[in-house]
Amino acid sequence: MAKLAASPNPRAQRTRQALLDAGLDLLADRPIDAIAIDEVVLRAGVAKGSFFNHFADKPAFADAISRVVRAEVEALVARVNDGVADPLERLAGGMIAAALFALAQPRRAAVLLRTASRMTPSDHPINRGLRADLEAAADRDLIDRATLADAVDFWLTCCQAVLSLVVETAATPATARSRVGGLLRLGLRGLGARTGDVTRVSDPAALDRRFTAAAL
Amino acid sequence: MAKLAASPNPRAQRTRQALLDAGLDLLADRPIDAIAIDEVVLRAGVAKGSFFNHFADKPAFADAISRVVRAEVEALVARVNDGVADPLERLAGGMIAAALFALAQPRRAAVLLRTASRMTPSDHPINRGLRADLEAAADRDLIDRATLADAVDFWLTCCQAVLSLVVETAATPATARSRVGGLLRLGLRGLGARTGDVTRVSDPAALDRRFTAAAL
DNA sequence: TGTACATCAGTGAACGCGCGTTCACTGATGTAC
DNA sequence: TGTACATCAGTGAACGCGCGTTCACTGATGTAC
Repeated sequence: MAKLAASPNPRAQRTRQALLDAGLDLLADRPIDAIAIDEVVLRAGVAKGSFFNHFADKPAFADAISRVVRAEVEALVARVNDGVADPLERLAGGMIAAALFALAQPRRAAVLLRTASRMTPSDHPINRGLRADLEAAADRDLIDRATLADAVDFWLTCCQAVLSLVVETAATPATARSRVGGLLRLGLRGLGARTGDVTRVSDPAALDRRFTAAAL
Repeated sequence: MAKLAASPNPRAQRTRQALLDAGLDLLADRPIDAIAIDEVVLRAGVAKGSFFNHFADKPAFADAISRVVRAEVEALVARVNDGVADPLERLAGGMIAAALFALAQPRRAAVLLRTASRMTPSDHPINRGLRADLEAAADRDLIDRATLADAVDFWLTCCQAVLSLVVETAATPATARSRVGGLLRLGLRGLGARTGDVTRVSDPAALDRRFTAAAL
């Protein structure tokens, strides 16, 4: 019947949050269709009826969860790139954020992999930032303008690969950093970045610095 | 109760094939959990009981379908690369095969995207071929040996991106070819291929030749 | 070639339970005076 | 500060149907002689 999403009532907010948390946790292991609402409310410690006070139906619930994780990564990308001006460093930031998210929140990352549509439309906010960084890089001749048309999909794919690899191999922070280093080299070189820039950005020490800076 | 998969009986084979075809078609639009066995048998023109003559249960059915599509792409990759010796051309062949499959069998490709685990384990047959090609390329100094460790995941990811892009944008053959050209340039350059080689392999005319050769 | 029998695949009604959704009711929170 | 009332969120029993799985039976195919 209702959507209490926008209710100012703190009790409602607590219930809603408990439901989302439970769903988040369950979705890390199974697709939405394999999860019963009974399981969700049991884990949330809430009556079944409450579920429908907060979400119109099951798909709406799945949508809400998906939005939560997406917002989390977007926030992390923004944080990792906060104060970073160099376009190549910003591109690297996206990949670093993917690895950090997979390391810090492997279960949320699994939810992301499960619910994110295979390829986000390129006019989505998260991609507009990426596009801007790529344009900026091309403007400054840091990457090859000729291949710009496919660069958004290419880079997004590389970042998704990092997320996927770190989650599925349950990588340690050290190996995750090394995977990022490798994929960064391959990716930046693919974009046409100069060898010096590639080395500089994907240098292990430089990466370490960004990883620890973002972890604060 | 039984698995008639290996039965020599032609009638059994026809029934089994009808079930697989129906499942293939339905899985192009919806995940397996959203498909009722009633729908499958209805579309296959077969009684519900027959389903369980051929498949132990629903998951086994999904598995069988997944294996069918995977086998199809693997066969296509083999065909596209048949008689091709140059390692870079063979790498390109994988990407070309992905595009061809998405163009010729968009619904099967959608099934592949839906059922393929996010990242195939690197010792899977399809990846052993890829690994061999990458090793060969490195041996001949066609790509950078230093980044070989991440090259398999990188290239697989690029090929998946092509499949995904062609399917989801319902690309025409012309635009599909151009996407392959773009991603090939980005991908090969990423692997460290020389500019001359990248241009040669991703040249539109050369691509056209391979596309039409494989279509025969 | 024909008849009897065995095996094998197909059939569809029946079962039963899991699960999404509803709803009348209860208890808590907020507001008016 | 206290009392009466309105609103709002939570509750859990009940509903009902969709769907996976079973099974006794039928018809077709294959084999023996």
